[in-house]
Amino acid sequence: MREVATNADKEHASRTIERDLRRQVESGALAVGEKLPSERALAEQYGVARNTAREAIRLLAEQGLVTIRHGSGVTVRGKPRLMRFGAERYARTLRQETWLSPFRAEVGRQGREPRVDCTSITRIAPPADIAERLLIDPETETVVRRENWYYADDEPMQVGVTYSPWSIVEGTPVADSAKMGKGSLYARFEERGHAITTIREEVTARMPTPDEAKGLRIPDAVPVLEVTHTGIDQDGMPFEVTIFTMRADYNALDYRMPVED
Amino acid sequence: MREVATNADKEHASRTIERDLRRQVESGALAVGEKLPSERALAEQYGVARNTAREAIRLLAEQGLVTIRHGSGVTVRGKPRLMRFGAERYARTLRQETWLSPFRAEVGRQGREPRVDCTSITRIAPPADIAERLLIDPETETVVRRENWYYADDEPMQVGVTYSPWSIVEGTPVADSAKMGKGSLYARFEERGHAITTIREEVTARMPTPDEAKGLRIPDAVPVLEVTHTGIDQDGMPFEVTIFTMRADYNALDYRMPVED
DNA sequence: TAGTGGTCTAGACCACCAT
DNA sequence: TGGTGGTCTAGACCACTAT
Repeated sequence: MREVATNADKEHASRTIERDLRRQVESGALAVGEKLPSERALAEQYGVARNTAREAIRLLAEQGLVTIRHGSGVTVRGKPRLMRFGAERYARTLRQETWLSPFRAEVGRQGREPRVDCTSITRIAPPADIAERLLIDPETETVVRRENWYYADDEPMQVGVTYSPWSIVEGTPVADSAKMGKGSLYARFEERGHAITTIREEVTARMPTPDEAKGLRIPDAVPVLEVTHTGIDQDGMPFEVTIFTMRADYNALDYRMPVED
Repeated sequence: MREVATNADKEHASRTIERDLRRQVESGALAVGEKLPSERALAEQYGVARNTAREAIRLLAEQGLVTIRHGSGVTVRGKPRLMRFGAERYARTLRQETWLSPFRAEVGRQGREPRVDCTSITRIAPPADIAERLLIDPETETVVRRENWYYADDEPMQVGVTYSPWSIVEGTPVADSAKMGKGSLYARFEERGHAITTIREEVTARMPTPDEAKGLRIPDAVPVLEVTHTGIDQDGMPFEVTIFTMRADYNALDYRMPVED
């Protein structure tokens, strides 16, 4: 009857399997955490080669619907709990406590155990983009680089890399101690005459590098949010830049700001 | 000599090919826009099956390094130009002009031609998350939904879906006209007694849905930024919510705000 | 050790693109 | 039309996980 054989007639076997599985997930027939049939079982069930069943599962993983674990199977991925971070992170009322409070508070609110590790403190020549934001000369000035890792229940959530001019942090715990003491980072800056008054946050997103995916244990199909935060003092001078890299499925940003004329 | 055979000895062939190609891209031996050898050529060159060469290319595409075009080959992907958007989008000085100015200005700055299409205006019951942000009862109140598509040189950049209570926009061009007139959207709201004074922006990122990938022509390995924007008036009342979805490789957000105590 | 996913082979045919 | 990527087969062996 048909003059032209259309693609609608012959759907690819891998797409058929993908669609069937997706429907089972969406209908709840396959609950979150439940195991999908093995590649070999699917291949036999649909009468296809194992690679074809495998392709169907790869497509689902690419869309973030399932988690593949080598040696133990494929399970339905659940929607994660979201942590929200806004500008109140830097408010003076929180500055009295540890500067990590917003993270700890948010994690604690979810009944999980927060942890922050300072993994390295080094003195280096500033990368060009950092020097630009700190308004310093990368040829003549150096910065201190602090790397912090943020965990919830030992699951890595974020990495924060802070850069600050050596001329500002020299002799303070910022420059050489993993422990910041009471009042923490922004209190130390304030003691040196830099009270955080304005923040600038530049936000973008991308897929994680292979190293980030490994370090943050990021599953397939999950991008990272990259936030470049600049702390600016009462005189309009930037005194620290922190680049946060965080799993986009676990984190969201929530800003509230006045509209200027 | 070795007691235990380690994996270091036998790297997977697909990873070897992937690494070789990546190095050629990073060193510039394969320039942006240049074609990679075909799958068949790589297979012969490395003495492997075509599927193995294919897997290497799939890995590169997954990381966003190359673009695959069915029937015409695989080319090195270039880094795109970034557009930056901040809160000045809503400033009164811009409100005198069209509300699309920041987009048009940013695109124009890059020597490209901006275009905005309003593709649909409907009156609906508000989705739960929208009703929540507008502080309205989803059972009894309705909203107007406006969908806008933003282009640069006919390339789709963003989608913005605006929701506003019917009680506010009834009888205005917001409710039934693709053309907004002079001063545009926020001027219309101001005429109805709602001057935009505060904005709230909630930001997250995710991989695009298949529909979004098609509509926004998003290549593999590129996530989307999702910005939920709420406009709040002089009395602290929210009067519109817009959900922007944008390619993360083309767009960045740039916020500057005071730190409150 | 049994069962799972990870990689690979050596073919085959189809769909798309440029010439 | 020739060359490209897209899908598929029917096997094989390796690496990982759980028991």
